Amino acid sequence: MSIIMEKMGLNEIRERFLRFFEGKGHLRLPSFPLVPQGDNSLLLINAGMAPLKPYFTGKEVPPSKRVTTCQRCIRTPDIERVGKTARHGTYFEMLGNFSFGDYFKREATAWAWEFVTKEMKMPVERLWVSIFEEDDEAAEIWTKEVGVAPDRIVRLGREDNFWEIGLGPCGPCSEIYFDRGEDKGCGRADCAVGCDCDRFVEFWNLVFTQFDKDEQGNYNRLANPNIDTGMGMERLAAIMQGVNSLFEVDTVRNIMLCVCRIAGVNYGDNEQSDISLRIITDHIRGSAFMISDGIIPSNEGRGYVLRRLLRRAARHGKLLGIKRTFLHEVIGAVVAENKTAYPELAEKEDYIKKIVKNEEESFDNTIDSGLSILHDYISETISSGGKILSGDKAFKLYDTYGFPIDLTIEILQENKLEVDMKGFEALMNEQRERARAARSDSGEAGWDGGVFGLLGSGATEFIGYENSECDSTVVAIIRDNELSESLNKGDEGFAELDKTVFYGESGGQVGDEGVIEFEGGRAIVTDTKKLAGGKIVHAVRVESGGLKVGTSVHAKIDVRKRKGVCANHSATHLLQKALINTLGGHVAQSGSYVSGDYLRFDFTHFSPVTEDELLKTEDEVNSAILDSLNVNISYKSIDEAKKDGAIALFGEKYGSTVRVVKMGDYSTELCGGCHVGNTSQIGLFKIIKESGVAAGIRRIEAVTGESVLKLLRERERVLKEASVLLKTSPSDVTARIETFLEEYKCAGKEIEALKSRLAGSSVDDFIKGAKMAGETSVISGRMDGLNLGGLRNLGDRIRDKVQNAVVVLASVKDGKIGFIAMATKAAVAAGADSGRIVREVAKITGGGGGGKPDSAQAGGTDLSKVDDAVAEVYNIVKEQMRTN
RNA sequence: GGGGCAUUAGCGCAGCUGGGAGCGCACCACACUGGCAGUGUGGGGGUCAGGGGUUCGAAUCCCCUAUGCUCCA
Repeated sequence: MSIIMEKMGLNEIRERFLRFFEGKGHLRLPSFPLVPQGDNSLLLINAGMAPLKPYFTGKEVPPSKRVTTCQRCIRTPDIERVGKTARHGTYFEMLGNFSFGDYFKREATAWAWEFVTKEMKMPVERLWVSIFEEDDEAAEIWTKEVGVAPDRIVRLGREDNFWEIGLGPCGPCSEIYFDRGEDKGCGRADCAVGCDCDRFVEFWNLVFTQFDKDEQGNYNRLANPNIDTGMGMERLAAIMQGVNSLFEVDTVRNIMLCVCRIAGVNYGDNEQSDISLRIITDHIRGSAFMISDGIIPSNEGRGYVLRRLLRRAARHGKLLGIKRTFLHEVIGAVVAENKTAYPELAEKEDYIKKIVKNEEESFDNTIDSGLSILHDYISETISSGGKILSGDKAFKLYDTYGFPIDLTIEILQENKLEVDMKGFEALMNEQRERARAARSDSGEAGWDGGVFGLLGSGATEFIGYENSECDSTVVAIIRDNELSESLNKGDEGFAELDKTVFYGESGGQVGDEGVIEFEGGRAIVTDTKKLAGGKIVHAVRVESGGLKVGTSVHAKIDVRKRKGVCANHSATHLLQKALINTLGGHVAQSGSYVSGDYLRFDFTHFSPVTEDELLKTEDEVNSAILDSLNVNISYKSIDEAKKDGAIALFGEKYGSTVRVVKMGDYSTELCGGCHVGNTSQIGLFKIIKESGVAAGIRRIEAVTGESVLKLLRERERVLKEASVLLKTSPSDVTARIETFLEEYKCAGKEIEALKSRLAGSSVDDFIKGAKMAGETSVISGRMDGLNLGGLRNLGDRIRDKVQNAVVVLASVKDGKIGFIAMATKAAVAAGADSGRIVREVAKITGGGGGGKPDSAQAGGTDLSKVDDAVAEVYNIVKEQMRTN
């Protein structure tokens, strides 16, 4: 059967969806970054609702009760399946409409149906709906109000149609399916909605969040239930375009075509190359967005997810026969297909290409070094007559050297060998188990809010930009991880005020310290934290009196510390700008720490910053300070700020207004932190260290103002001390050290030469003292002050003069005894073993030793026995040669 | 968060079960030489990543730290 549906491009479908829900009173928010903001339970955003969690839990107030988004997502659990089937992908976008305690089931279902049937014009006879088996309310609404035929509604169990993660908000859901036709199905008689085959495609999930699950496992009805829907955009597009998989959807296909062009193959030519094409296409899409959201390939966390995607893609490029690095070329296609919806992708195109190319090259290096190890393994295996490479070697190659297992297999096949895959898998599982076991005790997924969750929602009024003290009232107190009414003298805990001058740690700037005074007492504020919803919490220790909820207080920050923080924070902005000017536009902040004493700035850059570049940067920052630039702070919309050239950080949160910090015409940044009024207040800026944090990220540490003076004085003190010791002026210290070093080296050599001459002169004396054991001369003696090297030297010279000899020498140096023993070839043939001889001799002085038959050494401790030991050498040698 | 591997001369690396710190390239000197990395002889250059431990003795074995690579979560 054929159906007539309007063919629509993916970009158009997205726009139609968002506009449709805007028409229903929803606020359209842009896609949030892939990196979760203020949510440690998640590595990457994996669903449309994930970044909205704080709105659902009430931790933050949503900008509107109705929101609609198209959210980009990454899911990697079934990364191995990507490409092998046409369905799986790691990157996708999710369309959704959300209600935060506003509309509910009735509207959600009606609008979904309206969008699907009226807007997308899907034929009703192709649509199916599933509901949770106990949700009679949903059944009522679908049939009676929306008008779906009852025989088109399927009831499914908890597993399919009830949505919950751990504790907290949860509820039944309802899914909409599209029937792609009998010919696409498995053909089984019982094939129906919920079947695993390709016939019925689930494309829209409507979640009715109506319960709150408590610790006892009770489902308590929520007073204001929420709506959370998610529709896979690529799936919808595939339906609308009448194609079989996400890879045939227009925008995705165009990216794949780009890969095809580079590889010189066609999609559909053969199954193997199709798999590679799909993998590259999927992975490069995800990678481009991850990088644009500030993720950089690394060996842990999300950086590792990105690395894996890029390397798998690079590997499949090689399988397609592409000999050069090519992935960065595909980025162009990704940008072209997505830039209307995601203009930031185009802005960062060069940067993304650079990162991708860098990773491709480093993967090539890994492959090269892996290849040489593998070739060693292969020749070992062949020469030992084996046919199978052991699992642990294959695993080591993969685990330690990052060499892809499929590449190992391929190369082994060329050499008519195979891998013990069972052994490999076993080791792989062990590794997984180890990692899981280590992780089990930490990290609770879900809705956990920690101790501060007790405080409820709502932001604290912050008036500390302009003021250093204010009157306020205690709103809540936490003691011993519980809500409490009061803190007494000596107690430590957390206090929330209705308004405060204390800056809570955020954006890399440390929290303020200071005091809270109240009638009859005072409390020291040791730190201040800012929570996700904008609430500010003071860590306090009560010095005197008692602090109670409701108490009127006077809050005062440590102004001196704040001044240092302001100077360092403003200097950080100047530094970022100077680095961009010096190193290039690819420099982007990837972390920052601003305290009262110093500042630390991490940024993306591929090689160490050279001495010259550091000096240039430092000079530029200092000239901006000397230019006495006024620091201007304003509030404007994000678009307006960008137009003014503000540096937008990765993962910048989209809000209605942003705070713009502008320093003259030099630097403009979005920033919520504290700053000086004029750059001259920074005083002076000095870089103290440059180092690497991870591949592609450098770190600069610097100080400003008074701290520079402190540093200067410390350096001066060291230099002065050194010059006093060297009896010279500070300016001549290096020259002086050079002469000393030269003299020291000469003196050392002279000593060595003298010692050796001295020892040389006694060579003949030692030989004269030889006693014969059969044909062998046994020579022993003592020569104090020589180390083992000198002793050996002396021994060599004696040995050189006697054909058949055993030489044993002792030396006392630095309170310890050293022995060497050596035997000529002839002596060894006659049964002498230097190792055993020297061990016996050393034993007399309470030591031990060993070595080879022709040369050995030992040590001893009892200085009074040295001569006895030397005297005993002859007997020991004679005894040994007799018994042999 | 949990593993594996690496760190030795300016660079690339070897150094086995603990017992003389080496090779190649580069560098310096001298000699030879019409050749694409010219040849020969001699020479300089080391905190064996850092710290602790075991041992008569540690580049080598054990522990900690740092840096880099890599796998798993």
